[in-house]
Amino acid sequence: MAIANVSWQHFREELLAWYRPERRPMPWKEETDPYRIWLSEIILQQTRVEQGWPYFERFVTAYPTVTVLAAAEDDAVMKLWEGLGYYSRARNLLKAARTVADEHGGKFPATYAGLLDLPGIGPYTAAAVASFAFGRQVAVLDGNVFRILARYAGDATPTTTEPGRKHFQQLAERALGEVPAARFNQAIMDFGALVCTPKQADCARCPVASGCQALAQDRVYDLPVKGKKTTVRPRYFHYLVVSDARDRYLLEQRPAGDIWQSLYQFPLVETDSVDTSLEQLIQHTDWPATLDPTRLRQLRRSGVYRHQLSHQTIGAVFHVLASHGLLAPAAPPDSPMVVPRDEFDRYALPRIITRFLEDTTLTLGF
DNA sequence: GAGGCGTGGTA
DNA sequence: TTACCAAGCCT
Repeated sequence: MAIANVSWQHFREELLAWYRPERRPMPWKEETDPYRIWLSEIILQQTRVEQGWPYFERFVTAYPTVTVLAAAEDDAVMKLWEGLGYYSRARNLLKAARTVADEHGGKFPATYAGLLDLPGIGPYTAAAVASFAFGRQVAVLDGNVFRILARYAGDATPTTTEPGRKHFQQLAERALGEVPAARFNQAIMDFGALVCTPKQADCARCPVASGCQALAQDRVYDLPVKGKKTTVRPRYFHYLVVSDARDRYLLEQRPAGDIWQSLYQFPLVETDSVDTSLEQLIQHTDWPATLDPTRLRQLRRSGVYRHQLSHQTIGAVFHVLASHGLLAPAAPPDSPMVVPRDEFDRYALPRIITRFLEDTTLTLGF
């Protein structure tokens, strides 16, 4: 539990004195347009600033307003999101934009509760947009804030449970007090990224070190306390890179209920081994019904591409096959589409496939 | 409430 | 190589 003698007034005053907005300049800082703030916050969910920044620039260029975004094609938005991960964010981004355009007259809700109702907006994002865009007096609670508050207060309450989350939300509101929430929220997240970092925290230059319980008790790296980590499941993907004489390839869209939902891929046979032979793949239930093995010639079998997700490890092998005669288009989504190589850039692909394509661009095509 | 959901950087 | 983790949300 929180220690009674923790001074939140000292904390907030020193934090704001430390903070200078130019310390980490970002295109969405000092911004008041709710659309841009919302867009940046969705992009930055579980994502480093450096990784999300170019995506933010691309999105505001392609879709300068929420109304323009609402009118976009699903596949175009997914393509722009390609490589950023957590693709449900892109799907919810479009859903929320359409809700704002269709049901709110193109204006974002100006309250925490109203924002929370939009798909893809949870407690953190609702607090961020409410404070940054609308000046609401609410404290954000993200990974930085958990870590900073737990350390400053010497608080070992687990952050991963619902009671723990509510406990730290209360601490955050107490820390915020009556100072301007937008500035406080920006400051505490910059502070977590630059000073009170997970590893190698810069306690020597910390403006609130004198009041930090974790530092006093030498428990900086014991806090915050988190729950048990998720187990990683191994999976083996065998992609069928089938092309015909016109350099057209089979592509299919991934279904709901699995990773990379609504992204595209080569026809996939999933097995329990990385060593599965082409003969075994042909016998597998995943083998595409419309693909006649007798009309295929094996050109190449790639090495193993390994891809680490937060909860799965993918080992992928690309089986490069040539079709005698032209591939026949059939009706998606039941059967794969036939797509010319130079039209791949219309479709969002998982990173493991773009990596393969980067390796083989010059050797494919014949 | 626990687990699913990406990708890249770092130690 | 492995493990952690980064401006979380949804089911």
